[in-house]
Amino acid sequence: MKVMVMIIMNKNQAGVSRATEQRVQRAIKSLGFRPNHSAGVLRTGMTSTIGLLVQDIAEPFQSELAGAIEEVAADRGFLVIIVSSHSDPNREKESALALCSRRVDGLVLVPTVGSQAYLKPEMDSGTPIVAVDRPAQDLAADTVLSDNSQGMKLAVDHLVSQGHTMIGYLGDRPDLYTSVERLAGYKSGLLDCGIPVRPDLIFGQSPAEEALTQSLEALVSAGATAVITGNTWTTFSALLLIRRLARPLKHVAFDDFKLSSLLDPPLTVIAQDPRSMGRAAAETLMSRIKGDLGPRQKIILETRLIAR
Amino acid sequence: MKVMVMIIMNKNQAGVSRATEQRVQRAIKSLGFRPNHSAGVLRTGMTSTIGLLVQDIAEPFQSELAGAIEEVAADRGFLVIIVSSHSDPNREKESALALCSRRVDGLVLVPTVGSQAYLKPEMDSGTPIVAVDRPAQDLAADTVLSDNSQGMKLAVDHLVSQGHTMIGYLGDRPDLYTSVERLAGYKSGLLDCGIPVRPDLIFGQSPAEEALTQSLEALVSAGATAVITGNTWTTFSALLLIRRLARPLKHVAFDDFKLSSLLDPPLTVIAQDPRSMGRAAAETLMSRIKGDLGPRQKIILETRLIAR
DNA sequence: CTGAAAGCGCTTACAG
DNA sequence: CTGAAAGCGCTTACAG
Repeated sequence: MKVMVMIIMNKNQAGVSRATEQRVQRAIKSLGFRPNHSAGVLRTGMTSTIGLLVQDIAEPFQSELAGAIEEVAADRGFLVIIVSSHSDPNREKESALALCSRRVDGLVLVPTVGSQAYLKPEMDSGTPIVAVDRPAQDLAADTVLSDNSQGMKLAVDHLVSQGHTMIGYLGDRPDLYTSVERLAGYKSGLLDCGIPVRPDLIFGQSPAEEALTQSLEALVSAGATAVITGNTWTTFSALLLIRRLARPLKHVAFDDFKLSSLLDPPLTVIAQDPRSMGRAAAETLMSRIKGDLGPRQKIILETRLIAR
Repeated sequence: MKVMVMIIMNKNQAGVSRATEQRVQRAIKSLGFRPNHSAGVLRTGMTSTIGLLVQDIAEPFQSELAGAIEEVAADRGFLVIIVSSHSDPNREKESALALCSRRVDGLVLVPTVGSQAYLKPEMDSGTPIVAVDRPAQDLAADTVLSDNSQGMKLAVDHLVSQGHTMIGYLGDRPDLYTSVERLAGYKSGLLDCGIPVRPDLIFGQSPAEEALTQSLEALVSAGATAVITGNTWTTFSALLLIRRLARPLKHVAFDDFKLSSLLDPPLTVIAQDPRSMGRAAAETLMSRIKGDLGPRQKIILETRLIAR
């Protein structure tokens, strides 16, 4: 039976009569026969599957990234195994190696803070790897990033053009790549405008509510008239806190989000484009899978300011 | 080499000296050897992989669902292949069969409007399938649903208790399962309160902006003092439109979303719990994979009203 | 208990 | 051109 099926499926030309072919096709359908993909994998080495290792698939930025990657993959006949590292380097490593054991044809990952050196053997043996949102550490992977620093400069310029000079910054944990870049953009944005950088206006921490409350109060009493929040969670918490302030504080947020346009007072944001990032990452990966051996690529996508 | 590795990895007891074992372990590491999962699949028939077929992984509700499913799967050592059907029955079918060809140990799907009868052979041959958010058509799959109708009754009760009797309803396409359930809840909620159902206050359509504008105007001129929006996209569009109305319109929305608490005026919502739905679906699937042959299950999760 | 050999289901190189 | 046979890399049933 299975041999016949294979014959029919592979060469739909002569040799077998039309009637027989139809009979077999019907048998395939009624018996629910599906070729065993794993057997083909064993023979050909190709899985038509890629791995995607994100921080957390439940978060909007990451899921939009994943949606774009899946779309490109689907267009090319690939499926995507998605795993969340929850920002834990050990889980990242375990999951990445599980994906490699499944012989994915390529891997897109949002690296955690740890080193990705453990993936070197995989790359050397021909599995292409693309890092997205942050660069990989100790691994010569292709990379797709947002221009975090340029975005933060836009935010600073925008506020300065509105007359602000005391601009606070509420960033994320300072050990994250994006934090470093955004803080650098903030500082150079100020310096470019001839405004001194004041350390008492800069805070970098995980977006926990209590710490944030303190930081915001410190900003205000240091005389800040505006604040930039450096990531979505901080933005959400800050939105609540800012409303309760006696004096209004102009707020610009890094990262757009659904409904940002509906807030009152309106919120100006720096928007990354997760769909474009995902598409770029997936397309880079796909061309590597097809055999592109060109030099390592670093794709940096501009961010834009949406003034409100 | 590989044989030795297998020997070491499978039985880490006697027979091989500690020194040799360490040498081999080091060799594994330096050569980057990873057992080929597909070969094992071919032999054992188990992939330790499940399939997840959602409408669109980029949408918040679906990605939270996916996050919970992935978490349960990861706990049990399973990976998840995620595919988006984009509400297209043909893509659903193609993707589902691609997953079956990869011999996933089980499948969770958010069914599209089409029939899922094509999956019967898979179920019969032992692949468990769980439908989530909507029931599968023509397929005896386990099912995990929100109690849409109960949620809509909560919304109606809430508005009636505030004195509203002219309550409009802006639903989604009427052919969706959730639309049918929510509309039924709206109607029976009104009837339970002794309020007649007025067809001129009921609209069901895809959440396209222009159509919605007309519907909302029609509601208002029919005398509605409150409106319930039946899905997130309609809610977002309606939020903008309602602000522009001359007379205030009390608004209750089906489905919670990030930042709903920050809106002005505040928005009362009926909240589903996608994480719990995902967890229930994944746990049901996992127990089926483990061999649970009990009767078909239908799990219905309550929704709750968050008054603001 | 140990170790060689069979076999999972495909694909493809090869003999006829 | 056709068709039987080898082989991908594991796991496990089986012989020694």
